[in-house]
Amino acid sequence: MPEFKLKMPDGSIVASIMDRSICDAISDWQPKAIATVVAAKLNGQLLDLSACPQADGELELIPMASSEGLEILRHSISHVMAQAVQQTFEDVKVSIGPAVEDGFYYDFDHAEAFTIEDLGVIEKKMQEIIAADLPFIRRELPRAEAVALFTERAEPYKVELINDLPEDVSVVSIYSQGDYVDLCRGPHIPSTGMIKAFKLMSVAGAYWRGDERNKMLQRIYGTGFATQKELDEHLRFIEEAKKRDHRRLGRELDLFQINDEVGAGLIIWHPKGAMLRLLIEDWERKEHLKRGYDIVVGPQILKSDLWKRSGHYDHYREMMYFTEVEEQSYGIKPMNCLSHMMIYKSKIRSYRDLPLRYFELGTVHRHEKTGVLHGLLRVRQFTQDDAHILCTPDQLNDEIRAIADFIGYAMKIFGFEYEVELSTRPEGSIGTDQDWEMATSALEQALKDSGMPYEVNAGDGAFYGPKIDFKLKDALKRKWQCATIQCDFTLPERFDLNYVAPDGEKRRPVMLHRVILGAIERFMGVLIEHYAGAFPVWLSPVQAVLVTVTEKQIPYAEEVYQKLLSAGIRIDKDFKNEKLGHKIREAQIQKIPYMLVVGDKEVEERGISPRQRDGQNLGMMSADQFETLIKEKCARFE
RNA sequence: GCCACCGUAGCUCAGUUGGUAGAGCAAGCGAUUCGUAAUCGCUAGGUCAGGAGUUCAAGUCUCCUCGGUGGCUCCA
Repeated sequence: MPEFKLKMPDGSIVASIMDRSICDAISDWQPKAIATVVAAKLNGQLLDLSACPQADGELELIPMASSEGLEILRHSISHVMAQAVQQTFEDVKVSIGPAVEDGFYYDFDHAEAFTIEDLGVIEKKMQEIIAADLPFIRRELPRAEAVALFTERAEPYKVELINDLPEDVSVVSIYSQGDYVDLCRGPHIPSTGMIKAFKLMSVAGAYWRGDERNKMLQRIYGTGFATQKELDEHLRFIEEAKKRDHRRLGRELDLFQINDEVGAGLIIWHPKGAMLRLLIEDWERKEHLKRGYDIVVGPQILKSDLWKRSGHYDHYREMMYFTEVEEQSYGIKPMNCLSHMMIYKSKIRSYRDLPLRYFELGTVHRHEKTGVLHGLLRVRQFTQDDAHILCTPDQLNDEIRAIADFIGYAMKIFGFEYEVELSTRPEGSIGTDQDWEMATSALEQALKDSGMPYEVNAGDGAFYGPKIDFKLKDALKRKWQCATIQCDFTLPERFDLNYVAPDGEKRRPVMLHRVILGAIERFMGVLIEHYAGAFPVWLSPVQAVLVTVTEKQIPYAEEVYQKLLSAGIRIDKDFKNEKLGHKIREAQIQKIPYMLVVGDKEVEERGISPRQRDGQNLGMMSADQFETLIKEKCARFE
C-alpha cells in the first residue's frame, strides 16, 4: 500500500497511508481545509481530489487562491459554461475551453451568433448548475471508446482532437458533470458548488485550432475568482484601465487624432502630442550620440529593384506601398535598413572602421490589415528609432551587451517594467546552421553576461536570424514588444557587404538590427497609458499654466508668462474670465504638473503661487525660484 | 483578411411599434471680478459616417462602401 506525506495548505505535514481518495483523507485530517483546496500535486503531477493516488511521495494541496488553483477553477468554470450553453441552445458543438491569463474561454460551433443578452441567459443557467453542486467525475477510456462516445454525442471537434493524438496514446480521460461530458486532461475542482464568483465578459470569433484556413468558431470569454471581492476588484481594474486608454486620453488631452477622412492607421499629431514626441526624439538623438552612433537620414522611397534585391519584394510586397512616376516604380520604405547598407557600401571598409552604428528616426509605411489597427499601438505609418550595427563576429558580444544596457537605461528613464525573450530559429528559416549557432549563442551569452533574466521563445526568431525581444506591459496588462535586437547574416550576403581584415582578406560583417523604444507611436501609446496622461515634468507638453484670479492681474501675469517662456519653460496661460476653481479644475483635467496662481497678493509681492497637480500648494515664490525648481526636476533626464 | 457588435452636435449620450432631431458638457456673446476640481443667463451647432434600395414617409428596415470596438489570424 503506498505511503504519503500529506502537506496541508498551512504547511504542516502529516504522514498518511491511503487507500481512499485524497478528498476523504483531507476531510479526516483537517475538515476545514477541504473547502479551499481544488486539487493536489503528487511528484509534480496534478490530481483531482477524488483520485486515489497509486504512488509514494509528498502530496501537495493546491488552494483555490493560488495561481495554479485559480487556473483549475477557471478551467472548471469553462466546462460549466459549455454545459450551460448546450442546455440553452440547440445544436451547439463544443471544441476547447482552457483557462487564460485572467479568465477562461470556450469555443463553440453554433449557427446563430451569440449576443450580449445571451451571456446573461447563459450565466443564469450556470448559476443553476452551480446550485445543483454537481461533482466533476473523471473516467479513463480506451481511445476507440472515447471516439465512439463523442461520435455518438455528435461532437466532431472532440473526435478530431482524439484522432490527432500521438499514436502511442491508448487511453484518454474524460470528465463529466451532470449530463455534460468533455474530453479533458484535468484536473478539475471536486464539484460545481465550489464556484463562488464568475462573470462572462464577451463574445469573439476565433479560428478552430488557431488556423485562419479553418472554420471560425464563436468564443465566449469569462473570468472567475475564488471570491466575489476579487472578482469585483478585477472588474474595477478593467474600468480604471478604460479610463487611461490612450485613445481616450489622446482626445481628452488633445494629443492626436485619427480621422476617417485621412485614412485608417494614420496619426495626426496635435501641438501637445507633437511636443511630447519631440521631447522623446530629442532624448533619442542625444543618447545615441553619447553611445557612439552616427545619425543618418535616408529617403522615403527607393526604387523597387532595390527591394527585389533585398528580398523584401518577394516576402512583403503585400504590405508595401508603391508609387510609379515616369515608368519607374518605387517602393515606399517599410524598413530603414537599405539606406544604411548603401552608406556602408559607399566605400571600402577596413576592420579598423568597425563597428559602424547608423541611427535614424526612420519613418516607415506598412499596409497592416484593417482588423489589426489599434489606436497608436498598431498603425500604418510610424517612426522607428532604428539602428543598424555592422561589426565583426568577435565584436558581437560587446555590441549586444551595450544595446541591452541602453535598453535597460531607457526603460528606467521612462519608468517601465519589461520582460526579455530570446527567440530562436523558426521553421523555414534561411542561413547555415553555423551562422544560426554563432548568432544565437552571441545573443544568449550577451544576455547572461549582462545579468538580465530572460525566457527562451523557441522557434520564434525572424526568418533571417535570432532576436531578443523586450516587452512592456500596458495598463490592460497587454504586453507590447518595443525594443528588439536582431541578428542578420542575410542582408550583408545579399548586398555583398565586406570589410578588409588584418590579413588583407575580404570578410563579411555581421549586421544587427535594433530599436530601443520601437515604433515611437506605439511607445507613446504605452507611455500615455502608463502615466494615465500625467507625464513626469520633463515629458509634459505643458509644464505649467498661469492662472489669474481676476482680470486685474492680467498685465502682471503676462509679464511672468513672457519671462518663463523665454526661460524655456513650457508654459500656458489661462486668463479667462472664470472663477479660480474652474480654471484649476480645467488644468487638473489636462494633468498639467503646475498651476501658477496669480492674484492681488502675488502682484503686490511680485511672485507666483504654484499648485502641484497632486493638490499640494507650494506657497508664494518668485518666477526665478520656480524656473530653478523646474530645471532641477528635469536635470536627471538631460 | 475573418467573426460579432457599433457609427446621431467638438465630446458623452437620449431618440418609443418607421411620422422630418434632443440633453449635459464644450464653444460664442452678455452679466459677474471671484483665492486652489465646475458662477449665472442667452445664442449658435447636425446631408443622423457615405451611397443605393423598400415605403406615402427612413436616424429607425434591407444591401453595399468607409471607419471604429472586442477578439482571431498576422506583425519582416
